Amino acid sequence: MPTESQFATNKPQSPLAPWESAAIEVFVRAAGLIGLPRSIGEIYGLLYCSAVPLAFDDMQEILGISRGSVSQGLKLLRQLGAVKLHYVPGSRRDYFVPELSMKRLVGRFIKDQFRPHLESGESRLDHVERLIAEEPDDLRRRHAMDRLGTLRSWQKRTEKLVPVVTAVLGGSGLLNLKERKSEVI
Amino acid sequence: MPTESQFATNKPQSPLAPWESAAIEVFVRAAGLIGLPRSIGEIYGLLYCSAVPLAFDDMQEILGISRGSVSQGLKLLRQLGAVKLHYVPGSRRDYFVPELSMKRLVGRFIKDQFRPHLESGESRLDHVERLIAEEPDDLRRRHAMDRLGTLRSWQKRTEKLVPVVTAVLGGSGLLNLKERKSEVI
DNA sequence: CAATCTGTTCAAAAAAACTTGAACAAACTT
DNA sequence: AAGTTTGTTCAAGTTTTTTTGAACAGATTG
Repeated sequence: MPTESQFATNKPQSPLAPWESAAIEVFVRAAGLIGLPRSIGEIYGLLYCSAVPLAFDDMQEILGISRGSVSQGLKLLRQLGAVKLHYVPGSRRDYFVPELSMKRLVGRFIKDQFRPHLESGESRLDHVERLIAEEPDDLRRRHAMDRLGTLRSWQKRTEKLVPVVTAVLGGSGLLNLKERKSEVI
Repeated sequence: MPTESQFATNKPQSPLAPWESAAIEVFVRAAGLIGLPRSIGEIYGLLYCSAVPLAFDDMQEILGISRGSVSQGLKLLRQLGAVKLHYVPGSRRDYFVPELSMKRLVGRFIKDQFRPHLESGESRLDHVERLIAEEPDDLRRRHAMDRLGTLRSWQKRTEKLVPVVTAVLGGSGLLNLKERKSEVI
């Protein structure tokens, strides 16, 4: 007798409904757009469509992908805060539900996947500056410094962007950009 | 006698200066971040660093990449408006200079690489809606419509983002977001 | 018009990214 | 404690993306 039969959540229909396939396709594309693999889009998409929490095996079976992909996909999605564990009494398995707040999704994504690049970029530019300082030729050095300056301004603007994006994507309709005393009007 | 010797621009040093290598590395990473291949980052980075316009062969030789890569890379960079042709009298070759305005770079990139996805996303959601309409079960259909609604709100916010991004990255320091009567305060 | 110079194209090679599944580990059950 | 259930890891396999370079096309020159 299956361990959990008495407490199990309603089983999801094994074959995907047409609208679900179509919606998952949307997520797969969106994932690609932000540099995430298809399997991740599929997993999140499936959870997004489901009316009930899904277990590891459900996803593996419904999507027809390997256990390895599901495991790694869920791992990343959890790191990103895009899916959350959902405790089901009487079952030993992990059930998952999607994070539905765009604010949290985007905020976390920026923090984990974008900010690090910005920061490493900053130290890279410092490194470039040190190398430029060693250029003996005066004209060349000036030119290099000039370009570095432009690059720094690009970096600065991009940093300014972060709170604005979180504000716009964060919901609330009219947004008041309190974050980080940005001089946005 | 070489065709162009009398008019030739100053030849760039064949080996890259250390700061140039470092700066190009920055562009290569940035390219990866927005889903463009290394060679494109290298080409744009090289032009960005150079004090003079560079010809096809210069880039091929300095970067040590194939003629095919240079050709395709420049093709895309031109499409994106990230490099511009620079006419050099007396030479039959194409010389290139980088676009240095972040506003133009970003604007063009969004228009060419991002907007199309947003638009196709919209029609995909319409498609999902038509499929949902065919779901006979009432509860299921409600749930599906609910999720679709959330997805639509995400889409809407993302669209609102576009003008804001162009404004922030567009320069100008303090920005007044005139574009598209967005209700941003 | 034959030879040369420039740059493009595209099929094949190389590299990178993703997925798979078998072996493993941890936590229960009996 | 032997056997299950559940999930992770990672080397090997697959697919996708990127790069290469040889063949080609167009323009210019002698």
